[in-house]
This record gives sequence, structure tokens and C-alpha cells, in this order.
Amino acid sequence: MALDENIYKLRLDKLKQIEALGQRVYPTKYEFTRTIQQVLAEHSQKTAEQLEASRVNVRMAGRIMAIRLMGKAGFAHLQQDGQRLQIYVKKDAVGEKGFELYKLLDLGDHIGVSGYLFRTRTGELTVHVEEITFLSKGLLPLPEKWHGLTDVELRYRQRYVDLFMNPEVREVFLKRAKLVQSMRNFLDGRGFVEVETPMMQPIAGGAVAKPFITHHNTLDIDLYLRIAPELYLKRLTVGGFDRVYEINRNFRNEGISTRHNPEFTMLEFYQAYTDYRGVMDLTQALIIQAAQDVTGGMKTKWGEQEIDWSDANWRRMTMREAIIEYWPDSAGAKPSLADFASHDSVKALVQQFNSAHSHMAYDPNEPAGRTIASLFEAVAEEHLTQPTIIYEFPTAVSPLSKQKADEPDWTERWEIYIGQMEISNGFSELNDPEDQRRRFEQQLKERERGDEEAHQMDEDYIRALSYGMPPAGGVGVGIDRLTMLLTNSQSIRDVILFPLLRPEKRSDNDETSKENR
RNA sequence: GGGCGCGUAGCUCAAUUGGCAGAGCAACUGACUCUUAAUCAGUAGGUUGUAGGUUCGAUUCCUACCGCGCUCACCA
Repeated sequence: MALDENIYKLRLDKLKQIEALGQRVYPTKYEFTRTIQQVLAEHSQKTAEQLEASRVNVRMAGRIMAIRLMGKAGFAHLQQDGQRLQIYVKKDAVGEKGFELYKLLDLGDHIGVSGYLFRTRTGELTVHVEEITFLSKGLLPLPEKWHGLTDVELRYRQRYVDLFMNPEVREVFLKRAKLVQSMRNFLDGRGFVEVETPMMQPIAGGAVAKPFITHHNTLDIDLYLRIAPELYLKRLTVGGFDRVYEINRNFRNEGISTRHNPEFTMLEFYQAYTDYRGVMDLTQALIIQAAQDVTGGMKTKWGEQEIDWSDANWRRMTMREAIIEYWPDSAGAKPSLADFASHDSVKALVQQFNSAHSHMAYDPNEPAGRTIASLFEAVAEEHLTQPTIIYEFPTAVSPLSKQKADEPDWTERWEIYIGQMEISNGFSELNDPEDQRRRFEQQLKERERGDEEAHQMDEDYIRALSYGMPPAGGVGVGIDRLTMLLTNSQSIRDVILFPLLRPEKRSDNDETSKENR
């Protein structure tokens, strides 16, 4: 028999004894007068004398995270909302039954207590308990009280334990909530309307990615989990929502890494009558505001590095300028703008880079624009720690963006890089249905060439554009990655409450299944 | 998917060259009415991820598989 099963049964027995003391074992509610956080906020500054002079009665609830019994008295620490407060339980004060109950309590139990505040000899603010109410039992043993829960696999699989054992984990997710709130405030304050668009789509559009496929039984059709909400949000700009946003969960059937989870969250917003420059400025302001709201300042740690989010520290350069600027010395002479103009000169750049530097994957049949984008990632991305806006992307990798008027091979598109990660992506939205049809057809050719991620034809989207979509700028912001940066989390799994893991194996073996209870 | 690494008690970790699998916390029993990693005395808890192999003998060496981490590829 496994040990934790022994404990489980022992604690079930204790539960019976607790019931015998006249307590409900799983009561439905407990009315408290103060949260632990409030008690700490209101009384942390008070001296022992002040507390004695004006007796402060409290009634509060929490989970037992530490307990010390000393004969006919004892202490415990209750935790609520990540905050802890000590309680003092004396037999004289709680009575025979009350003390019997205290002795039956275990780490992890939830209780309610009423009593008054005082300071112990060592000065710690403590509740002198007069009544204990049993609220819920922890039947499984808690992790080690000093080292806590450190095994990453257990932390992800049993996030519920991770959250109450590790206050810094709780803090990360509170910051994530603040980030989303900050973004909502920012956009709501500028007249944006929050909407919800389909997560199950007949055509997985709006991005370049492999989708998940699911099936609807009644309609007997396959549907894709959305890889992006983009095309639906743009339909809404056709419909007259000039400023819309969606905080959207997207699903991409691709690799899992410290920067990729199969489902992830983006903010996507569209503003009519502006272009990529307009939304560039807006997004920069939104991110700066978010950094301020989440961290209270403009500087954050990112591993060994420091990120300065303040406006003056942001840089802007074109993709071509970035490749030139970060071209490694070992790869010889820096490229010139003319080198990006033809397929052959781009090919020569790749050969020059690969001969001297680390190898970069290269398919000579792909359009030059794709190669340039890959070259940018290989050459520049690792250098982009401070907030940097890279603009003017190749048309070949931007099927939904408007081309530059003077350079049709380039689009009015940008991405924001912070901490070596792509954080945001925005552009002047392509609203010419004829052009859009040609881009889709180009994507179909890519698909035939073997690129299964290339965009599918979306006739309804082209029809929507044919009714007239206003000129608009649109943006996506990666919320998971922005949370990583703002909380100095090196893995995306540390900012997603329940990251995707391979399911635990459930054997038919009785022992194992019980252990997994 | 490839490469590298890890997997020992509920948790955190030990175990010399291949030689009796251990500690702390948690748990249980007892003492203790201001402790706070409480203290003191005692007790119990293990198919060393799984399945094979080598060996007189495997936590240790080998193979496969499972899970996780890092990394590369793909991608945001």
C-alpha cells in the first residue's frame, strides 16, 4: 500500500472524528469579516499595546500551511490569497472540544477562526483564537514545507498545488491578469469594441500555421480550430465596427517549446482609417502602458539582461536595415540595399552567410522574400533584446498586408521584437479584393509546392472585401510572451496555468490508479 | 521528429569502483499553554519510472519503452 494512501485513510478517519465533535465536514459557506490580506493591511503597523488597548475582533478563513502543537496550546499559519497570518490556539480559550478539533487538523485543511488580534512575544501579529470552524479537509499530504514543490513536471501537472505552495507562481498569474486588464482599459478608452469571433472555422485563415481539425456531428462537417481571428475581425470592419479587438485563444498544431504552446493567447485589434504607422504608434503605447501597469516601472529583468520599456528606448528599423546592421563580421562585407532586390543576389547573401556563420536552412525554389525573412531571423533576431520595431516585410510572407506603393515586393508590415522574441505583428490591411484574390492564388501555388501551411482560398472573405473594407491597420500581440517578459519567465509554460503535457499514464493496475487519485 | 540530460519514500535530496537503499520534512505514538524550518523521545514508510539483458550480485553497466527538462528543426 502506498504511503499517501495510508495518509489518505488516516485523514478520512480524522474526518469522522471531526464530525463526531459536532462539526460539518464539508460545510457550504463561512462568513468572514476580513480577508487575511485585509487584516495584514489594516493592523500590521499596530503595536502590541495598541492591539491590547482596543481589542480587534476578526473572523477569517484560510488553509493551514504550518502547524505547531505544544501540549495544551499551539500555533498555525493560515493562508488565503497567497497571504499568511498566524493563529494561536489555547485550550483555555477554545475549550475542550475546540482543542480536540485543533489536534485533528492537518496541513492543507481549510478552517475558519474567530478571535482577536495580538502580538506574540516575538512580535508576530497573531489571532488569539476563540472558535474554530472546520471547513474542508486536505486528504493528501502537502509537499515539503521548506523546499516546496520544485519538480517542474509536478508543478505543471498539479498546478493547483504549485499555486498554493509557491507564492511567486501565483504572482505571475496575477500579473498576467493585470496585463490583460491593462490592454482592455487601453483599448476601451480609445473607443475599441471587444468582440468574440468563431474559434471553430471551416477555413483556417489569418495566419500561416498547421491547424487542429475537429468534426461537427450534426452538420457532418470538419472544422478547424482557429489559428487566428484575423479574417473575421476584418469582416467586422466591413460591417462597420471601425475599432474592434478580441482577446483570442489560438490553436496551432505545431511543436511545443519554451516559447510555443499549442494553444496560446493573442490580443488582436483593428482600427479603420489608419495604416501600419498608426497602429505601430498605438501598439508601442499599449505595450509601454502594460509594462507600467503590470510592473509599476519601466525596467524589467530578462534573464541576465535588463529590458527598458520606456518610449525613448524603442528603436525602429526596416528588415533590410536590421540584416545590414547585425550582419556578422565573420560573414564578410555587409549587404547593401541592392542585394535584396533580386533572387540571385539574395541567394548569394545566404551563401555568404552560411559559408562563414552557422548554417541557415535554405530552399532555392522559395520566393526571394521568404529567404530574406529567414535571413533576418538568422542574422538579427538574437540581437533584439530591447524593444525594436522591424518594419517593411517581404510581400511573399505577408499575404494579408498592403504593399508599399513604391516597392511592391515589400509590404506595410512590422513586428515588435523584445527579449529576442517576436511579440507583436501589425500591418496596413490589404482591402483590395482583386489583390487579395491574387495573393490567395499565390498561396495556393505555395500549397501545391508542398507548403501545407500556405493560406487557403477564402471566397467569403473576398466577398466581404468586395463590399468595401475601409482602409485599416491591424495588430496582433502575443499575451503569453509579453507575460513571460514582464515576469521574467523563461518558459511559456510558466505563464500558462495548465500547459499542454502528455497525459499521465493510467494503468489498469489497482495501486497505480489509486495513487493517481 | 533529431541530439543531450534527468527519473530513488508523499515532498526535497543522498548512496565510494557494481557489494546490506539512507537522511530531512511530511505522517504515526508519547512529552510540552508564546511557537515560527518549534523542540525532545520513539515508530512506520521503497518492485530505485517500466520491461528485458550482462553479472555470483544492478539504484549503479547495456538495450528498448514511458515521462519530463534543455536544445535543434517547425513556428508566434
